Amino acid sequence: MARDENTNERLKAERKEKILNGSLKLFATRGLAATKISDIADACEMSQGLVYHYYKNKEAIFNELIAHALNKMIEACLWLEAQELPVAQKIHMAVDGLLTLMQQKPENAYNYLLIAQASLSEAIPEEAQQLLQEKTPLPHEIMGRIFALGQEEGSIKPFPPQEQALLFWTTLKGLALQKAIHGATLQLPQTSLITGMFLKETYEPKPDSN
Amino acid sequence: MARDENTNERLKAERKEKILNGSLKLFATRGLAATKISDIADACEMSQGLVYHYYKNKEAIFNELIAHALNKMIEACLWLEAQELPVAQKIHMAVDGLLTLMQQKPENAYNYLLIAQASLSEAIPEEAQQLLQEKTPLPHEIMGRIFALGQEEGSIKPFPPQEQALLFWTTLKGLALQKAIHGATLQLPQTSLITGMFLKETYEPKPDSN
DNA sequence: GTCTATATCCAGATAGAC
DNA sequence: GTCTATCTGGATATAGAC
Repeated sequence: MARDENTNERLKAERKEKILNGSLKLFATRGLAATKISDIADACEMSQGLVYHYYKNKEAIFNELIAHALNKMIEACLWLEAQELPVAQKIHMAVDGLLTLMQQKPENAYNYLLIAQASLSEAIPEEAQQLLQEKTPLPHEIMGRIFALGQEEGSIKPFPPQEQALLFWTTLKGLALQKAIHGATLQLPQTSLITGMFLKETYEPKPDSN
Repeated sequence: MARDENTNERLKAERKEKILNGSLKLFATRGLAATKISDIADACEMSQGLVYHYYKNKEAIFNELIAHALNKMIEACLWLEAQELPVAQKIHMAVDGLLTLMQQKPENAYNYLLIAQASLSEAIPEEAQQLLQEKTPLPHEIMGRIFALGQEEGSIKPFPPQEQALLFWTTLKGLALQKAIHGATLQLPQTSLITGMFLKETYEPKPDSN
């Protein structure tokens, strides 16, 4: 009995997962209003009715995606902050990591694209709007703390850390958008061009010594 | 006779203008699909039917707005390029000018917001899509030329000019978005923080000497 | 030119068979 | 759980009076 229920639960979760995966790209590239449930059903290779079996409506799917994207972003920031490294190296890592991610798996940028879409549109569900308002500041604050620390260390330029954090995110998000839209065509800039906004001196990663 | 026709033409043009003005904000902040004709009619304080008297449909309005926004952007670039000034000063002027514009009249950022909305959504009319594809590269090329010139002059950092142009635009567009969304709340960064990406040394504007 | 009323269409959501 | 068929609502677009 209990086993069957567990299996069912798992299957249900997998289905929901499938719907989320299928709809992420659609919402991210077309927006909420322009994405039809029938599009989602097609993308997931299931019937329109079945989508409603798992989600109450279109907004519910959208909200869950937003929540997920925001959480991933915050997690990544916290992870970065927790690393025991000089700030210059952290910034380099963060920028380089994000650029590489965009380069290799543009679909990983869909989360950013989704957030961008959502935050620049007023036509989104109440719940998503609240989530955004509540959680967007966090990544900014965390990066602000990191920049402030870097100024104490002496490696970061002496601008207000909050401004630096703002610029950090707008720049990276902007690039993620460009990349997600133009795909392979777009040649992303090199890491040090971006880090040059923040670092007094270019951080030179040590060559691997093995 | 001819005078009446002229007057009519002018009135007609004014009406169309009114519709464009009213719908720009809506399209920019909500997107094409989420903007209803009735919203536009309300914003322009005219009836729904009258909107259709001047424009065939929603897409026609949208297309005209996109064309207009792109042209303004290109004009601004060409103007900048034509100035006879050291490149360092041009870059400073451009960034400073755009930041000031966003600060003082956020609604002037709607054009950028519209373009951003449009370019990150695949759900836009064929015509708008073509316009974007055709005309978006121009501002990038122009800024690329300016950066290349600056490298000859020795004031610009030796990164590939195209990468610099890309970064220039994504950063400024990104800020325009943030500003348009968060309005007065958002404190924009200072000019030199951004120009630091490009300039070898901070450009110090000469104090007015009158 | 401008409005109101209405036709048409299409997407969201539900019902019910399997 | 999954599908097909259907209902319903709302938005686009048109018709026609003034």
